[in-house]
Amino acid sequence: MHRYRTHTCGELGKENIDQTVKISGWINSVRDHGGILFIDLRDHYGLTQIVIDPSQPFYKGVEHWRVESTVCFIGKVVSRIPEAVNSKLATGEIEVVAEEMELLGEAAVIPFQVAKDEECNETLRLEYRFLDLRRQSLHNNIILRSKVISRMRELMTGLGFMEIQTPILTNSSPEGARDYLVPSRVHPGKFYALPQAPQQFKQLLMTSGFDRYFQIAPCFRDEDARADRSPGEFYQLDMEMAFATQDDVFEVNEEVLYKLFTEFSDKQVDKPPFLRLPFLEAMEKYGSDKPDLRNPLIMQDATELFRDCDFKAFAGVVASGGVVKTIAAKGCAGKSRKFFDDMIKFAQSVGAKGLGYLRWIDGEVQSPIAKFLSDETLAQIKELGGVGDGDVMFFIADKLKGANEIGAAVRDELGQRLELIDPDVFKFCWIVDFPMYELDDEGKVEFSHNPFSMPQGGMKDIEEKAPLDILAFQYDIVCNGTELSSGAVRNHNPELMVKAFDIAGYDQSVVEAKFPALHRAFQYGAPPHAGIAPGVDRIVMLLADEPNIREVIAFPMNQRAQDLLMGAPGNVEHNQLRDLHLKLNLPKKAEKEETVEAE
RNA sequence: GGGGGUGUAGCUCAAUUGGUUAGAGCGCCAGCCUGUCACGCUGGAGGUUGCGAGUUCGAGUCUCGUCACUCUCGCCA
Repeated sequence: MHRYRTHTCGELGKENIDQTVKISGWINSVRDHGGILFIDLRDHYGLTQIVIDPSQPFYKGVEHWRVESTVCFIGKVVSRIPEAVNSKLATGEIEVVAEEMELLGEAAVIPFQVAKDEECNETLRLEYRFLDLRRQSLHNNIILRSKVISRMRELMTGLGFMEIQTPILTNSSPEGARDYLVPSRVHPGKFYALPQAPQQFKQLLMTSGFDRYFQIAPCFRDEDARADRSPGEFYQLDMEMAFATQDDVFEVNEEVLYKLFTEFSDKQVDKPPFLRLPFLEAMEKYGSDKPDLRNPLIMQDATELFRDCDFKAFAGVVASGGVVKTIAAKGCAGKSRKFFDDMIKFAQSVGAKGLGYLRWIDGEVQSPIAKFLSDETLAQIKELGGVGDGDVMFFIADKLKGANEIGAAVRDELGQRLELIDPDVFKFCWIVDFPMYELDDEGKVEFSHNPFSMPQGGMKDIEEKAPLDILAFQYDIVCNGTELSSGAVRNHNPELMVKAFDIAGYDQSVVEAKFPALHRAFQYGAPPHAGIAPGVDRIVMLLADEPNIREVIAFPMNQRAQDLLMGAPGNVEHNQLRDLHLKLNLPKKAEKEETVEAE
């Protein structure tokens, strides 16, 4: 007989009756009737009921049948009497009558309940993550994550992709987020950086003749957390394809994502090909480059209708170069005064000066602003929105950028409040045709996304078009308003690369200095190539229907990028610093803490 | 770095307008209980209301500061 078990806690059934078995697990719950004791024994696979008769010598030997202790039982599998069958349990037709017992690991009093589904302070959960991970919902999320990643590998390998590891200790990249740095002992004053993504390595693999690369790649970025962004590190299904076009990348990803989402969720999934939405159209209609297409509301431009109207607040915005955006919402004219007041408050909370609206009720327009608008204008507005009796149109007046941002937020809020968002579907779309360049706050031309993207018109466009009019073969994949990834057809032509950087104000020496590997590699016959890297954590988050990314990561850091279980980041010994040729220069506040800890 | 929210027993929460000794469920401890399955019943312990100041006859409640967590803006090629 095995040292710990002949069966798991999830597999015994009627067919095992009369067998003597050995099972080990955690005490999930104890029901002590004085004359008889029931224990639900739990492991990764399930629950099995153990019955202990008080005549057994170990019955009194155990002082506390404390939950979450690990125990091993030898006993006989017996059939439960019909009235005692538990249909909620896979093993509910049988129970194990204990004959021998061994305590494997006693549990102290636990800080929060494991067996019961009870909300709990997240700091405590992170400090006791090993307990939290025993709990069903988190445990299941990690199982799901494992299955999803395993399936990703199968699907990618099946499509002819090879998984290749790339370095974790690499060089700092000049673009993008702040890097995590690792000081070099051998080279005083020099640093490795953890990769923000294996971007340059995968492009080098393409120039090395590997046709299709993928990797479940760890990425490290020193940026602040969000609900859908874990600080420090995250994983991408990183991929790159040689001699490939944008359509080739779309085809692969549509197949992989469609299969993953249909296999691991019961929700209805968009069938490929997914909708392709040009960036400009997305901004016009949704005010966002990651629209939630479950929400049917769209924004329209009503700027011209307000240009010469008597409503000075709007006319003034238009006169100064701003826009008026409108969202038509069907059937909500009957909503309460509070609904509209709340919407105005909400709009103000996201930076709007106000939120105008027109309501059509019983053939009449009701609105604080209607009196400023002529009948003709009102008719034109009505036609623009395609609205009638019972409908409402909301209006946002601001500079274009502000109006889009506020409009996007109002659209989301209306979608939720009016319950327009179907929770049981996954809506995918590609955002395509991103501009290659944009203006930064100081009015300087800079790359709007990836500097390695291929401009759509090639050398001709780069030389002839105004920088802001140049589009890139740059794309995002969006699902239910979550950006899963950016990708691009890469610029594999070193001359074109130098030109593209030149427009953003970097001369050739900068390209050579900052991206020496790619610049050199592309001199020796680079294949045209393209790729993308969908976020693994976000995919699992959507599949698990979790609003928070930490619920799909086994050991996440908190918002301040601390691992509360391991105590990272932590102090190191002075000799470690000395080996690395480092001296600390701490801000005043941290210096105090350092002194206290040293004492 | 900025803004919002939260902070009361080990955990989840309650406590009227500022007013008696800050309560409940779960957990914990003791006892009872032979068919439960979130077992049940009886009793008990457990509190610097995050921390510090202020207003007041009186503060869990109001004000200011501070700390922590969280959501968010900045940031995320």
